[in-house]
This record gives sequence, C-alpha cells and structure tokens, in this order.
Amino acid sequence: MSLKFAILGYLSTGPGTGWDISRQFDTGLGWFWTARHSQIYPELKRMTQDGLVERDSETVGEALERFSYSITDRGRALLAEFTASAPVYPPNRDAERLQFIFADDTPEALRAHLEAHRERHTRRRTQLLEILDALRANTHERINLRVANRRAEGKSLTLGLRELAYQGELQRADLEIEWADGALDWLSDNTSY
Amino acid sequence: MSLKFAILGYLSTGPGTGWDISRQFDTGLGWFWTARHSQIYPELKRMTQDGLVERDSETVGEALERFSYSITDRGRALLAEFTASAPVYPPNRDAERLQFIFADDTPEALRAHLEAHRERHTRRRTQLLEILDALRANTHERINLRVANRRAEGKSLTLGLRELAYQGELQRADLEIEWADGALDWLSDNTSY
DNA sequence: TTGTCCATGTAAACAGTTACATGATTGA
DNA sequence: TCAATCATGTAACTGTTTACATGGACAA
Repeated sequence: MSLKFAILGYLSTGPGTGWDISRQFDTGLGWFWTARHSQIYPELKRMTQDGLVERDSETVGEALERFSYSITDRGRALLAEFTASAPVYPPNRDAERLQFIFADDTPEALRAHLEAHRERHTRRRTQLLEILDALRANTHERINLRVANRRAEGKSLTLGLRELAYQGELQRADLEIEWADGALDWLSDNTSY
Repeated sequence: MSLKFAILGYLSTGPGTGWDISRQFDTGLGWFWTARHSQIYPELKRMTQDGLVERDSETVGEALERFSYSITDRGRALLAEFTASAPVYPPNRDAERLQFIFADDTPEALRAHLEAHRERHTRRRTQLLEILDALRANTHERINLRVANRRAEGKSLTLGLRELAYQGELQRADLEIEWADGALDWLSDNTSY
C-alpha cells in the first residue's frame, strides 16, 4: 500500500523514471521505504491507469526508450491525503529479537549475534552521518530540487523534516549500539560464555 | 519464514494449541513476532508434515476437539540452527516516516502526527513496564515454565535474555517519545503552525 | 571489445491480511 | 440464556521476493 505513496512522494519533487525510483530506494529514500524494480514497474503502470502519474517517453541515444513519470494533480491530492492521515503502525516483527530470546539453548552464539547487531548499526550510523552532512551542506541533489520548488517559508520546513527524520534514524542506530554494548557487558558478567 | 521459528520457540517452552500461540502473539511474544490465526493453523499443519512438531488431540467437555502441538527433536534442532545463525535484517519500511518527510505540503497535520507518535510509544512504554515488572516478580507464567525447564546455570540466562529484549523495546519506546518531543519543539520554533 | 551501468519488463512462489464459516465451553 | 472466550479451519486477495529475460549507452 505504501509503495504507492513512496513513489508519489518521490515524484512530488520532480519527474523520474522507474530506474530513478529504484536508485533512490537504494540510497536516500531507501531509509524509509524500499522496493525491487520488479515491484516498481507494475506499480507505475497501475498508477498511470489510476491517473495518479503521467508517463511520457523519450529516446536516449539511438534506440533506448525511457519512460519518465510525473505526478498529476490527482496524485498530489492523494499524497496530501496520505501525509495528513493518522499514522498506521505495522505489526511487530523482529526476527533478530526472536533469535535472541530463544538463544538460551545456544548461548555460544550470543556474543557473535550481539556483535553483528553492533556492527550493523555502526555501519548505518556512518552512512547516516554522511547523509546528514550532505543535507546540511546542501549537496543532496534531490532534496535541493524539492527545496527549490518551495516558497521561502516552506524551504526550511522541507529541510527540517528531512533532518529530523534522518536524525531519528541516527538516534535509533545509536540506541541499538548502546543496547548491544549493555547486553555484551551483561553476558560477560553473567555467563561463562 | 520466521513465523515457523516463532512457533518453534514458543513450543520449545512447552506444548500448546494453535489458539495458545495466537493468544501469545497478542501478548508477550507479540512484541517480537505476530501472526493471525489464519496463518498459524496452516503453518502448524505444514510443520507437522515436516516433522518439526507433533500433534495430538484431546477432547474438552462433550465435543470440543483440541489439538496440542509439541516440538520434536528435529524441531529443536532447526530452532537451534536459527538462533545460532547470523541475523538477517529486513528492508527498511516505515510508512510513518514517509508521511513525515512528505508532509512539507500539509504542515497543518504535523503536530497531530507527532502527538500520535508520542502517544503510541507512551502506551507501549506503559505496557512494557508491566511486562518487565511481571518478569522481575516471576509472575510471567510462560517464562517461569521455560526457566523451570532449565538447569541452574541456564535459568538466569533465560530470564536475562528476556529482560534485555524487553528492556531494548522499552529503550526504543523512550527514544521515540524523546524524538517526537524534540520534533514538536522544533516545529514550535520554526513554523507558524 | 568488454565491463559497468542504464533501462524495462514478466512469472512463479512465498508471506501476510481480510473475510468467510462454524461451533463448543464457561461463567454470570 | 446470553456474552465472552475458546477453538479450528478455508478462500480470496494483496504485497513482496526471486528468478527469468532482454537489450542499449558509455567509457576505458
């Protein structure tokens, strides 16, 4: 359901191809939503049929046909409806925690498990710091485009929301690192492993 | 994929029915994994065929047939394989953040959005504190059963892992509340909304 | 000319949700 | 006897992943 809104959100900044959306899901936007190209192309087709986006084709080089999508007024309205609606929270599903709580029968694996947790979030942390730097230095192209399309008052809001969102991800990463450290300490103090 | 392991984990504490598993997903275990009964019953059937669990029936009252499942050695081995394996992280998908970053076109909704976020995690926080209390007071039945089935050295590990896991959830809730507070402050300082 | 990236699709399988369907037990 | 809870299933649909399939553009 939200894939549609991720795409609408992306296109609300400016037109783009299915490929662009796919790229974006691997980088900036990908912190909040992702999808494979195999899901994107059929979705864009459906959205075109529903009048949420418009597709026009351009030819690159000799023969490569490329389809660029732009958001329509209907799409913009639906996106506004989404952003203004009450958040809906997904069910709790955390396979990693499941591994953790049932690891009392395989305690040898616990330390490696927690170190993997720590490393993952340390990596995320580094990546997030880079994004935040780019955001503050105004070198994040797509966001600059979005900011440019807004009038003076809206500019700081666009940037502020992004910064808050990435900041939130950063805090989450920091928390996970601290949690893993605490758990590793506890392990050292309480088991022979 | 992980539903199987959530069920195996549950049954590794002691036998239970599909209904029991469903109940558990609404309470304790539900913080880490959930599923509807429509997914549980077919999964139990498959797991029985795969020899991971064993089913036997008992009759309650006059006519109600109830099926109790117990984990097999094969099931236990597969669970151990799971808990000892490296964690696999799901793709980032956070519809709420999507609402947030694209709300620069519907700023009137932002305050309500952040307050909903705050309330959700405040509610979660309260529930988690109750669970942690029960854990420390040893009134959490299912976990007591699990602890009881372990030898002296394992007992503190079982309890410790649970406590760390719920503690982690609590920290996550606290973080979200702080984040929302910070974002609300920022909003007050930086926009007319 | 070769490798990397750009670019667009489809099909089958798997995971999860919603809705449909039924009925017994227990306690107030 | 009524309501809440216990109890087990199936069917249709939606969302997501993996694999299959194809080919052009561009730079070294």
